[in-house]
Amino acid sequence: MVEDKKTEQKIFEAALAVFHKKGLNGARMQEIADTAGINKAMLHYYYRSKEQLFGQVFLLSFRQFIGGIVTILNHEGSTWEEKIPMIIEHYASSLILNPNLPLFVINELRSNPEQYLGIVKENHIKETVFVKQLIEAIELKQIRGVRPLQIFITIVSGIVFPYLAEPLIKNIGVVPEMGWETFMEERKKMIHEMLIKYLKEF
Amino acid sequence: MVEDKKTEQKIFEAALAVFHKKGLNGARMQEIADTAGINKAMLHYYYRSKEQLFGQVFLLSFRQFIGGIVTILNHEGSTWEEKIPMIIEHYASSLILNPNLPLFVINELRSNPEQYLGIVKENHIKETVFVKQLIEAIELKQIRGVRPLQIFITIVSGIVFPYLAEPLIKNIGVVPEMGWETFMEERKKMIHEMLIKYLKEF
DNA sequence: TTTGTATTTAACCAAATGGTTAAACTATAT
DNA sequence: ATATAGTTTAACCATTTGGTTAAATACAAA
Repeated sequence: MVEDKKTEQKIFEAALAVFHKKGLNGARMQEIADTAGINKAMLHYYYRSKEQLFGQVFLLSFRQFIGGIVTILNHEGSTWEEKIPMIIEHYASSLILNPNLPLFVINELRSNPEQYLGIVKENHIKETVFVKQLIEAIELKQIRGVRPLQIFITIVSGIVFPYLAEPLIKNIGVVPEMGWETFMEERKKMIHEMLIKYLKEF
Repeated sequence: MVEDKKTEQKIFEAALAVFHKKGLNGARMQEIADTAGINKAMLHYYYRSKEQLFGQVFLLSFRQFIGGIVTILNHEGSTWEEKIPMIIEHYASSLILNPNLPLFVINELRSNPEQYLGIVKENHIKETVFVKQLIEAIELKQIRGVRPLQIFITIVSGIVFPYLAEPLIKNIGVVPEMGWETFMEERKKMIHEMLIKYLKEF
């Protein structure tokens, strides 16, 4: 068949899009089928049930959300200081590509904590190169003695949260003349400078 | 009747709890009724429909989420510098009381941006005392020239985001020996110090 | 007490939704 | 070509869910 392997994949991509946008509860099997351009029965043919389909989507989404960053955190050819803008840039760019991903992951993880706990625990951050580099720098009194997790969370918070709250910020803060892009560019710079200054000058 | 006014209120409180936890799509009218300890028909007697009930819940929730902070931002008897720990403390404590509120607001605002836009726009932050104080301090070269919105978002991000991502952080970062509370206490201090340092030393 | 009004309940309804099935269609190997 | 296995479709089904209704109950004013 010309489009043989495609049907299953079309379904998966459609499911990804719909689940990301509407969440598990908001998503309709019919909408996924329509988005994929196929009959609803195909969903159950390739993926047993809504739960199954969702499970696979979530797994991939989570790995995507967490996977890229671990690579950076374990990069050998860069100092901790060089990694900070890399992390910032990574999140900023992956959010532009996939703006719904973080909220999707956070939501479903929250409404079903225990179910996906195993998957989460596979990806702990403690033993990464980045963390080791920070600990060493702290021991050498090169930087302030802050828990590495705090540093990491500060970066992620500062970049990811504004995207989550975008509709709020746009209207409350009246991101004005300057557009959203400019606002986020400012932000990236600010977080970087602020964090470096805080770590190095103490 | 002894418990006269209470039925309507019991419904509302139950709706608040259930909607906060499960969102609009995940919430079931039956569950709200059960939580309130009344018959399902009462929901429609007092509040026409699910949409109506949800609308009222969202309105109150949003005002709660945004309202408290505006009071602080408009406080006259404090400097901008004194307001920063106040804002941090406000969010930290209101999150403990109501851990689901921010995610609830963010979610429903995202899936229905235009509908609640009006309500959002009522509460812009631009003309607050805090912002004016910051602008003045910038003009007097007392602090770095940063857009006040950036400062505000930095605070909110740093405190609120970790709560949203709590199930993630707890298992990825392995918030270890120290408990979550301690982690957040550390965080509050760090954000405060980091921000002040960044603003004043330039 | 009686009468009218607000409140509450149980039973019911229609639409939506996840899921199934049997038949039809396609392609490949023999 | 024919049998076989994989793929797709339309029609159908059972359950869930938001919503309705008519009768019953409590309550206050007359």
